[in-house]
Amino acid sequence: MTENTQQSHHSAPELPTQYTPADVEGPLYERWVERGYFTADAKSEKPPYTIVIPPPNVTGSLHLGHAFEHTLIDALTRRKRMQGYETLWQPGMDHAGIATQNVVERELAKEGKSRHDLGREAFVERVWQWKAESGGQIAGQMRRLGNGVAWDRDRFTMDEGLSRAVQTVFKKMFDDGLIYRAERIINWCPRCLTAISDIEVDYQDDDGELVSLKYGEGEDTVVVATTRAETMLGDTAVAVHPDDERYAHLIGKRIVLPLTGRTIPVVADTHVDPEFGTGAVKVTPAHDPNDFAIGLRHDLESIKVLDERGVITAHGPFEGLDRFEARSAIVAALRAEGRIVAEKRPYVHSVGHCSRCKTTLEPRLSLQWWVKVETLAEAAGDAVRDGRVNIHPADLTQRYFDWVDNLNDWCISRQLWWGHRIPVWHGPNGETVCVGPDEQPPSGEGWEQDTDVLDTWFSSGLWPFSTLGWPEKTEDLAKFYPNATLVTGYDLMFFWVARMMMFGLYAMDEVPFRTVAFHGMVRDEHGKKMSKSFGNTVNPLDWMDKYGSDALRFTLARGANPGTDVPIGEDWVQASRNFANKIWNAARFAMMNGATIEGPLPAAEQLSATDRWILSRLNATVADVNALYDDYQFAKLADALYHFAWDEVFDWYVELSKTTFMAGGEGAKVSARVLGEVLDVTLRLLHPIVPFVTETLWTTLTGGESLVVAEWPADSGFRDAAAEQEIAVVQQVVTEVRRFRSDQGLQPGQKVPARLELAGTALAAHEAAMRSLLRLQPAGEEFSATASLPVAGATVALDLSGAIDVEAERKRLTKDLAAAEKEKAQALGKLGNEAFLAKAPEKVVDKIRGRLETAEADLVRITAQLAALPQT
RNA sequence: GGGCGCAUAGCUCAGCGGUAGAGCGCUGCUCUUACAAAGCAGAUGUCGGCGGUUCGAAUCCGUCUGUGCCCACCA
Repeated sequence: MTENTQQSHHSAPELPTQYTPADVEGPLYERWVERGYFTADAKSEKPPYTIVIPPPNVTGSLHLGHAFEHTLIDALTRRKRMQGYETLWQPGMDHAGIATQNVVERELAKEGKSRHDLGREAFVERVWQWKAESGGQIAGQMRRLGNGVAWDRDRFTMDEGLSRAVQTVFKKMFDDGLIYRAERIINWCPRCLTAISDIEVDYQDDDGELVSLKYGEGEDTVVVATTRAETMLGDTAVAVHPDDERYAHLIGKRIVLPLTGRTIPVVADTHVDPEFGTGAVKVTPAHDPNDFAIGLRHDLESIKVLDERGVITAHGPFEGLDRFEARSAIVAALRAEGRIVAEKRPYVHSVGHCSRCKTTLEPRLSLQWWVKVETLAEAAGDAVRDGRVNIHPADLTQRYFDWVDNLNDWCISRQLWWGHRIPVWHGPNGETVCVGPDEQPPSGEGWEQDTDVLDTWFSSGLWPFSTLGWPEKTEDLAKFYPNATLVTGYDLMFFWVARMMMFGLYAMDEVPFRTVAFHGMVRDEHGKKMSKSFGNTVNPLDWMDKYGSDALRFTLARGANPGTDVPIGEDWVQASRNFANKIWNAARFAMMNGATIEGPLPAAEQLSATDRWILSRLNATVADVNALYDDYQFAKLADALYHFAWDEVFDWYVELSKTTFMAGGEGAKVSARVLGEVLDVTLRLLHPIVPFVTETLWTTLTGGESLVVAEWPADSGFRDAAAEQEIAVVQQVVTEVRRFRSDQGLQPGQKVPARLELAGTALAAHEAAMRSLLRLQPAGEEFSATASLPVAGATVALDLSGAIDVEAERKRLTKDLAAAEKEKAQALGKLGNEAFLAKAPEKVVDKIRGRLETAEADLVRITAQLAALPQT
């Protein structure tokens, strides 16, 4: 961009007629970073404002959802920075354990290798390489978007410092008895070969087959149904309801389990629903969570029949079969023995899948590490209940409570290689030692570190304080914790938000943030979920290249209604690009006419009604936008700015001021100052959403250093209802005459002789502007009015020097007349209704009276216009 | 099975008790001295159905239908 900032407000700057984002965005961003605008200083006297980035996974590049989230956070932090806060937009990325490991494993697979070919150490090295690459891409995308993050504070969940935080918390929780190791049924992914937590399970309705099996011999038989026949090899009981008379005679007996040569007991357990199926349930404690619970209650044996890959381990003819092969093989074998009493029937049921690879999960008995959540979850719930943390929008609060109030212990160990290794050493005689960050692990023969790594959300849960240097007592921590706001998607409420709440309250004894502002998911233009399999995903870079970052940002902000999903289509980005271009050209025009911010704003008495009107509207807009920002109403504030800028400033104020500017002199100088003011403030207001175009124009207009560090506008309190009313009338007259011209088929540029009767009205001052807008020439000697348009106390008489289309006009007016009459009748009806008058608030009654007045005025106007029509 | 939400103009959505709104799209006329990525004018909705509350309901209540999401130990 041009560097003519010093003299720019004295001479019209040379700006091209079209805004080309690519020319300005990159260099501007680098300049902002170089000048250190985005850094945050713990020693600052300013009040802090902190938002941490929801750390993107280093699994590739950012998608539109990230761009959306970043736009919102950037807008919030840019505004706060302008408001004088010591603002920290903490950047960083997440190692994303299982997700990243899977991505790199897929890369390896392309080379025909598995992670086992490399071994743990080499594999992890390989993931670090991938991290460097992915992280670079992500940072590049963030720069393109214009994110004002403190790059000097960039963090990664597996940095030394953050790893230290992980180890510290683990040790503390271990010592407090909040972390323990236990063998339980967990969700096991036979492809990823790891346990996953309950919330990493995606349930889908799958088509299964229900088979009914007969267990036992002779009179002691019972029929059970199952969709997972292969697990019968591990059955160690049949359970029935204690009150179920059908099976009373069997309770306590042992019956024959087919194919195995074993006998199993029939136990009574209230978990069984006698109404469901046969009322008898096969019990496989090693491969089903409910059965495991039954097993505990009845002291049943747990027999594992599937290995970690889902392959049958039980001895016998089925050994080595995959679980799905085994399923049909076992059904076939049972059929051969006459054990199938009801043929397979289709059965749709909910089946858990790995949220990372979609593989059908296998519930599996396994020794894992757990977090005891009870006290942590209670504290996390209380912090919201007592208002220390606000959830926005509020209707998501219930969902949060439902979760934290009904939480099961959290399985935190993963049988992966990429992640924070569990800081526990196992000794040769079964000893277990948890090692803190400053302690030496036990050495000697037989001591080994636990091979598991932690759930990736363990480290993400520490993010609001681990990024600030915890466990050291840093100045950053003192200044920037708790964070002000957390901006994230509602899909992360359980994975991340609730965990941050638990960890923050536990480790810091303080909430992690004051407000959680949930956003929705970005969808395509038809509201469909974006996914690679639908082929409707968008790389934000493509749209930024085509339309500019500002256009993408504005589109995303404009769609951001709290907590609700955001559909976005390329057409909409185009429309935002058009808006940016409109701002560009309006500013160009303003500067060509000498718009300036130099000198004091003239006092109200020196201003025209037009100037007072726009300043009144400007300040009202400042107030509106501020209120909307404080309520995270991005869509509404973007819309308010769009309409204020485009409709009011560009389409009306600029147009109404053109004659003033052309006339020159003192009036032009005053208007140039007002226009400069309006532009200045409007650009400031728009800057957090569209930082690039506003920065370019604002520095040119004002010669100021940068909008990034400029002051956020305050409502001066200036309002002028009279001027607003006056301009409303001007708009009404202009619109009515334009309508007439258009209906009469006059070309927009065609000049028409006209006589304006404005005497005695405030409109007289606007005659020149109205004539210019309406292409009305002075009435000459042989002026002969062919149409007379009375509007709001004024009359515009036009000489079309020829016949007008009387019928078209009569038709139009007749229609308008009918509408006005209807309006009048409605208003009269209301005002004649005693119940209404008695019960309606005065405000509403006044409104109806106003409506009646308008309708009556319209009737007078339209009747006069009809009367003025030439006879045919 | 439980819970939450949504059904408003062709599309995507605001409005949530007092005359139906926006963006895009559509129609017509214009390169009118910033912008055709523009300007001006215009058309389009018994606000899902049915009941109820109210002086008044797109807005509150009930119910039905359709649709989406979250949670759950569906053998």
